[in-house]
Amino acid sequence: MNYWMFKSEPNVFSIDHLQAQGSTVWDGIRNYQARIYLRSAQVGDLVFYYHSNCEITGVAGLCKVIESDVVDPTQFDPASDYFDEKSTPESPRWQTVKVAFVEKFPRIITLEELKRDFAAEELVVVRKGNRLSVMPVSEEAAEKLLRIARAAS
DNA sequence: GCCAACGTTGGC
DNA sequence: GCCAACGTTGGC
Repeated sequence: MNYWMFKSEPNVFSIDHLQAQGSTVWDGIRNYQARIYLRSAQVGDLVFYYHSNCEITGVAGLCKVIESDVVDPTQFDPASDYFDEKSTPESPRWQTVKVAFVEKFPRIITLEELKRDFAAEELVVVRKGNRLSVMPVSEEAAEKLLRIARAAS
């Protein structure tokens, strides 16, 4: 099993939205590095849900991959911001995953804490200038994150 | 293939 | 709103 961290702007789609909705297709990712990661994600992988671009940035909870190699439907929709004219249903360019809500942490594990508790090599999200919205998380870092979340009540 | 210009992300 | 950092585009 692998671990990941997905970024989302909570004013667009937060952990509460995911909880209410149960699951969602993680659409709209148009970055090649992120695509490599999304293509390699497998059913059962755990995903840390990171709130970005908001008042309290940090890890808000957990979700899990329930379907892999999902064709991102927004690439075929001319009305979507994520429309890709070079993509065809026969040969889609963008794959993603479907995730389901697992839990919301008692409180956000803030970016400030992450920077304090993790070295840049341990966790991609604390690296300076990092802009990836889909990142791998090592098993060690995942366990450490979960310990911090469990202690945060 | 280089690289300047431009656009976007995202913390603050 | 500012701006650093980075990805993408396009001229050459």
